[in-house]
Amino acid sequence: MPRTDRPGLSRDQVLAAALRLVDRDGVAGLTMRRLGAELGVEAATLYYHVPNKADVLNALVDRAVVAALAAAPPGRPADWPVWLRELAVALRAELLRHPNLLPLAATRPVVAPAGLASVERVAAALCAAGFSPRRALHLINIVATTVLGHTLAEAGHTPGHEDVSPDTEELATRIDRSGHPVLRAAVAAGLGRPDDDQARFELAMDALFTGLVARARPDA
Amino acid sequence: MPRTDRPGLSRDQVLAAALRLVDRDGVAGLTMRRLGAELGVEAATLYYHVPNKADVLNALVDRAVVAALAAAPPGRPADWPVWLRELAVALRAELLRHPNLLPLAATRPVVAPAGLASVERVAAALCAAGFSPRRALHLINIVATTVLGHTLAEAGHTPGHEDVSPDTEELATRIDRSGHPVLRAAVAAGLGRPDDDQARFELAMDALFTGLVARARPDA
DNA sequence: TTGACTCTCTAACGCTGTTAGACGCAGACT
DNA sequence: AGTCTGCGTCTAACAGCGTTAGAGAGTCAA
Repeated sequence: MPRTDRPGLSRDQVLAAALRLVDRDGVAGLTMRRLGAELGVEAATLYYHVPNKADVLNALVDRAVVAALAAAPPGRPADWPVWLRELAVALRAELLRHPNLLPLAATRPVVAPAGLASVERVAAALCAAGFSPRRALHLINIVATTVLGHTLAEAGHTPGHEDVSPDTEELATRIDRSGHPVLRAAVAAGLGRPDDDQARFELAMDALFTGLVARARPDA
Repeated sequence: MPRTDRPGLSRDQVLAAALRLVDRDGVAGLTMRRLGAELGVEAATLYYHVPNKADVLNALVDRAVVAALAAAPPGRPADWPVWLRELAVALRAELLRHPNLLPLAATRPVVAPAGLASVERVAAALCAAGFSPRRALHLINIVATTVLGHTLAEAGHTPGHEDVSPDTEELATRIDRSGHPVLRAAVAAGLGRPDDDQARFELAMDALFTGLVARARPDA
């Protein structure tokens, strides 16, 4: 059963299909056999275009991180806080475009090798603002880690997260019955509602950047 | 071949063995068959004491989170920042005791059901300091998420993380060759060295709490 | 026509989580 | 003493996983 209609698969097609599968069914739904089926091909065939599954996952994360950092505004050294914060917001937005990929991204080194150039660019801008290279990278790492942590937490209680993590509503009712007055009051006040994640993220960013600016003054 | 020597397994023994296995071999090393072997029992036997593997993992995370929050100091309402920060430090220390468990903890809802009581306790203390319940839980979530994010990043590049994430040293030399001057300077200045994670975490906490305090003043 | 190269296939290996059903042992009841 | 009940464990098996080996089409060049 030859495939005369297609000129042959490519690594990019495999990765694209893999991302499609992850977006649709989650990381657990990505299987070499399913990935093959998605491309009209047997599972073993994939190994001609890709060394193994781990490489596929790594590549997906790599691409996502690069895309996220590429979305960064150019960045003038003056007023680095507003610019760095814009980067954080862009990073969050980009990461949330593929929520199912987040658990993967979080358990790998924060900066994928392919993203080094992007990091260098951001770091250089911070250095131009007066930070030492080490300090600049600390800042980048802090912001990236914080964004990743919050994004991960947000995506954790969105649909399709395979395991039976109780959805927000069920958790809310359970809290309601559990006789914890403060928790109950917080839920009644809107905790856990859809826009609550956004609000909390912004609060965290406000605090983080307020603190960063305050601490940057004395010792640059 | 009866087991006259042991009065029968218990769920707790299974969980303890599971944690032992995860600490030793990572999450990927935890297999029902291996878990059985660790207890001198066949894999199928485990299903008499435990519903399935997912439940084991959930229970492990639950316990870790509870232990971490239990390590929190009692917390007097006055000077909540130092106290909340102590909690953050304790949380980090506790989470780092089982680094291999972190990827699991990070992809689950931040607060495990069993830990609700602990959360309530912390939240109540914050409310006594003048925060609204919702605000108090936002604060807790922010601190917990930030700590988890940073801890996860730290544990990400510690040994035994199964996949081939380049270790720090190899990454450093790769950076050195890659012609990115700022990155190179940062590595030369000590970025990535063992105590660098700790330094970055403390910097992040300093900034976060400075900002939280500053923002708490106006609107409590 | 022959040869090499590219791409895909079938078949299989050892591993995984999980279920069904049988077996032996303990204690309680008759 | 005999019988029954239930607990704890076993063996055997299922479908699915990632991965490899080797065969076999198809295309292009000499």
